[in-house]
Amino acid sequence: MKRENMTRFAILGLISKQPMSGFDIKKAVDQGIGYFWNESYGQLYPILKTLAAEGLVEMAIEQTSGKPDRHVYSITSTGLQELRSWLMRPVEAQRVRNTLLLRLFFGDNVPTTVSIQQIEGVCNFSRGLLAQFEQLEPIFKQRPAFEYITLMFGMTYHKTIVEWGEQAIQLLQQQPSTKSNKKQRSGRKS
Amino acid sequence: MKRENMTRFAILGLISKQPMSGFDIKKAVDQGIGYFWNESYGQLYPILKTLAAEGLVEMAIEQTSGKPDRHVYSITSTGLQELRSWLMRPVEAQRVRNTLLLRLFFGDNVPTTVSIQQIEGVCNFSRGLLAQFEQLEPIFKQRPAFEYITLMFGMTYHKTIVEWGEQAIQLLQQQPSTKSNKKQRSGRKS
DNA sequence: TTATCTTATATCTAACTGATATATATCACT
DNA sequence: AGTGATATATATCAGTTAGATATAAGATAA
Repeated sequence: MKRENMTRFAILGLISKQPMSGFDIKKAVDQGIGYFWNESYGQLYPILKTLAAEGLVEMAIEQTSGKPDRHVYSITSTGLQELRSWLMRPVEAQRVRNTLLLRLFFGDNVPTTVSIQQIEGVCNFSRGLLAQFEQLEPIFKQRPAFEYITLMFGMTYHKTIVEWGEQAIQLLQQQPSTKSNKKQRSGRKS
Repeated sequence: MKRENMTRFAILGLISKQPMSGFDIKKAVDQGIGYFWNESYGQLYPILKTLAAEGLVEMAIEQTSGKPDRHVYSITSTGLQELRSWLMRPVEAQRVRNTLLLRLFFGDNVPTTVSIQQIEGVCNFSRGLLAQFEQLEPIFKQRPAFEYITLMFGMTYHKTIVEWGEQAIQLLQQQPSTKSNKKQRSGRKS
């Protein structure tokens, strides 16, 4: 099972909606689907070229005044086929790396208050996102269900984080003090 | 903001619990914290050497019969300091890449049934994990709260996915037929 | 006037994944 | 006894990805 280049499909999908330049794509990712996807220029520009060489996208140069020319890419029928074929392939296993959970798992090396603050920080971040999502919801509700359900996911996900966080903090506070609970008197190399 | 090598801290954290070889660490990750973390040999072995060179871990060779010698690493006091300092640093922004949501977002390029099946697939995966977690729960409940709350997270998270998935499928089924709903009559290059 | 932000393409390094190489031991099945 | 699959164990390679930086000009703000 070769590791697949996902940027290809993100690009194909986005320009299937409308022709875009690399810069546009970056913006569309950050501002449109940033809550479940990310892309970097370091991937976008080289892969746009590859896709063009493979005939999956077509490039047209748009002159600008002063600024670098815009390379506007649009999807070809081969590209659309490639996109459809990926859309139908089973979802690939996603590798997770949650740095909050990793920290919590090693939490007995620091005072409990540290772990609690870390949870609070992440919960507050989620609360902020939730507020944004709630504002976006009426707009998304009028869009195709395909897009609305992705926002739904974001909302449910971050709601869950907040609820879990509150529970987790309670549990940690009830916890009997651990070895490094008060002041973390070091030198526990026995 | 330099991109940080997280493998370092995963290693330090794990061997802070007990000395381990690279192979042991890989097992501990896969079998112990695989629901929120992953590591590959391609990172582990080189970084263990780096950490040893930096004096954050110590290596002892354990002879075996036939099989390659075990390189067993344990954490030093400098290493423990480094781990603690990381545990106290604010949680870094996590980059998400959800290939299910990406597919759904582009779902109008394929029949709705495809999107529904994709959601079902992921939900079933989560259901399987949930069943495993429920078996693990009594064991984790007796462990330090630090570890238990990470399992709690996994359970809440996958429960949420299943609930969201069921809602999302309902919404897609109610949906008026889209351009490529029935048989996907191609050639929409207009 | 200076600073920073936005537009726009491009590239580099470090981080990371998945696959593969090497070599032995063990267990199940035929 | 022989075959194949799996487990132990270290190691490295090629491809993927993120984040930073380079370049350059116009727009906006301090």
